[in-house]
Amino acid sequence: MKKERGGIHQIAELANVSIGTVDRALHGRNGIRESTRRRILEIARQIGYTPNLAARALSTSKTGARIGVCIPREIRFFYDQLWSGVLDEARRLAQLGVQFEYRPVPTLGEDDTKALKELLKADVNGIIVTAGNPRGLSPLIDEAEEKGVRVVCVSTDAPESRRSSIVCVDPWLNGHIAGELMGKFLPPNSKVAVVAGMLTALDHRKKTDGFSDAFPRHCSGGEIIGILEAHEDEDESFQKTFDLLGRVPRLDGIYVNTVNCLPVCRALGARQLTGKVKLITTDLFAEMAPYFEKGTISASIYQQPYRQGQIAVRLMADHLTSQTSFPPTVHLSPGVVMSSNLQLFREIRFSPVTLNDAVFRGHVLSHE
Amino acid sequence: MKKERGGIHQIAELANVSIGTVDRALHGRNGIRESTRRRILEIARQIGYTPNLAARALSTSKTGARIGVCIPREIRFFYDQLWSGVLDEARRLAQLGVQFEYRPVPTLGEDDTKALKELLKADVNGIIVTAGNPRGLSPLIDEAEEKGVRVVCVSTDAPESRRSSIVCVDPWLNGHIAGELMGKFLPPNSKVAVVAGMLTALDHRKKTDGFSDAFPRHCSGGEIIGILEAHEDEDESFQKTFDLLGRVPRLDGIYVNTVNCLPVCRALGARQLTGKVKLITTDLFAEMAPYFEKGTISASIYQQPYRQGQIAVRLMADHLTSQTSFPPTVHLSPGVVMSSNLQLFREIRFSPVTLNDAVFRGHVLSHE
DNA sequence: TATAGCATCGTCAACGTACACGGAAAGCGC
DNA sequence: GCGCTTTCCGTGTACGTTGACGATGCTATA
Repeated sequence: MKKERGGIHQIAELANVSIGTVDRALHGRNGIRESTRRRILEIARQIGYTPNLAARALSTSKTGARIGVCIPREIRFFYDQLWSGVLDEARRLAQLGVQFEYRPVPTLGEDDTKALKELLKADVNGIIVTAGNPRGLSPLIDEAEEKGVRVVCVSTDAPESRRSSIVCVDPWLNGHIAGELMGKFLPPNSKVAVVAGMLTALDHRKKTDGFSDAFPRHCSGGEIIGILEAHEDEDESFQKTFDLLGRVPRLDGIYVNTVNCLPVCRALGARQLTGKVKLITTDLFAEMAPYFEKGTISASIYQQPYRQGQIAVRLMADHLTSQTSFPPTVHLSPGVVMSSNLQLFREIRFSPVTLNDAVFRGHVLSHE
Repeated sequence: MKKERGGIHQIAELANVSIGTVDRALHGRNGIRESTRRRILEIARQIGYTPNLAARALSTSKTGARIGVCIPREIRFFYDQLWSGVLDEARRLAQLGVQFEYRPVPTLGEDDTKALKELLKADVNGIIVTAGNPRGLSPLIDEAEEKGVRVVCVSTDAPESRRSSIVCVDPWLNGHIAGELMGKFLPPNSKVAVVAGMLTALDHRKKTDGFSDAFPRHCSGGEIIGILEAHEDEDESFQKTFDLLGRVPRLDGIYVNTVNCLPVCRALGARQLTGKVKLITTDLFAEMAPYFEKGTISASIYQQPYRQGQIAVRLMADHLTSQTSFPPTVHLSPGVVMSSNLQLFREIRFSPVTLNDAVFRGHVLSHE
């Protein structure tokens, strides 16, 4: 009486060959007759064979899949949460034999071509990257894909490249939601302004466009009376906002589409307009909390950095371990943060120090 | 020259014992002297030993972790998405040797004590359950936990029981966000009403309470002029809403607490009040889409069923495979659905049939 | 003193896959 | 016919962990 076995052994029995032959057939190695291969593949298909990942990881514990990661190192704003998502997921996969190769860059777009070249030399099977400067990166991405190294962009896209997938919150939609919210918060014929980072940055442009499209739809007679470009500079943001509030007597709302919203909050405070002017911001970090509670910030559009990192890693790992095909895009729905749900977000629950501690000890509780 | 080995073997060498003894020490089994155990644990700590999950899954692939699932079978409203999240995650874990035992119930709370008893007899190590009737379920849950079978509630809680964790959107917060949104949508001194399912259901009560707390905070002079109880009945919902709209000449907003919001939409249409009365609903399903586009529904509070299922399974699997401790609660932040982001949600992207197909073929793209 | 019983520890065979190695058969040139 | 290569396939071992089984030494009881 033979033992009941599963997997590759079962196929071997049914085909009257050895497991070695089955292995060759399944992995397209040579050293096997074409007719034999077809016969084995047919049997595998019939019994619905799926490889046991645990066994595979165990047997190739030195030569498993390798995933390269290239994400800005900047802490506090967005990217630390992105890292958390990546690292959390990486930790799980590490136990399955998936290896990770980290090449962080100092800030978005800084030296990322160099980092990507290093990753390619490090012989990775897949790359996860925030495409800071798409122009410089695209040829490298194409080169990687050419070699069979799949590339997934996260948070920031390189749309001209042949990357396998992109995980992000669509910036146009981001602005569009802000515009819809603003339109619904304000009565008809309201006047609003937009504070952008740099209008040369594609993301900021698209957010502004989305807002400009949505706001008039949801606020009849509503008008965008100005778009300020603050160049991510604290003083410039404050001064330009302060001046605007002086010039325009009856401004009803401001949409800040960069992470740099604190100077705007302070300008509103200085003009005694807290709560009078509806403020919608982008992203979330701990220092914003008091402004939610005071009513300075009405809502913020949250880009789910943790989940972006998580999903990017999952997509890549799924593909490398089970040949899953990539969806061309994964557009997450941004969250809407208000004072009610503020406390549920990772950025508020954990201080940066606690966060890193928690991540590396594996005790992260918040799934937001 | 001895072979270089990792993991449990390395500990065994360093401690001058066999791998069997190391195994006993690490897993708290008996048949080992206390001093030996401490010595081994100390060595394991020093070399930073982490068990190889792949090897563990492989070795216990016949008798590995078993997770029982008891969730309503009802399709379309919420639970099909919850199932998707559970099944997606289960499929990944199946490759790691984790087994699943499904005992769906027809509707929430129907025969769930029976299903739970079956699961306990089926010799599972963990149970994921929607606690429809907490009173009947609590003793069973306590009994399970007593036996070392961990129980995680999902979506609906059994707060009196000793379940290990609960994954849900806090119903009070759910209502609170609706209240904050409504307060911000409407001008001061507005009058609103609440349409609830059954006020006897704890969840609906809490949602109503949360709304009642938040709305006046964000709408000065705002007033809740009525709470309708519609008992999840279509005709009753329509008629009561229709009557209310006739009685109250200047109603500014309605918050629908239950998934059953279509009759309310129709009543607003019949009274020609589409868009005039701000409507905030709960949950999301395909038939709601046109009402977003027409402006009947201003926003809906989305409970993230897919993620609830996903997270519940992950929590349980993490605990069973790596001894991770349970967080007492996982409170997700509900999503805010408006016309801008409507198309990003699973419920709108996939028709029910397509959905099930996609799930079982492993081609689900949306991560919302 | 013999022996059963217990506490403590070692040994070994799985689990499913990957890969190196070796062997058989067939083809080739001399 | 001999030695060689090439094609095709079987065998064995390793990966790290688990659990069944066996071995050893010690103590208590007859």
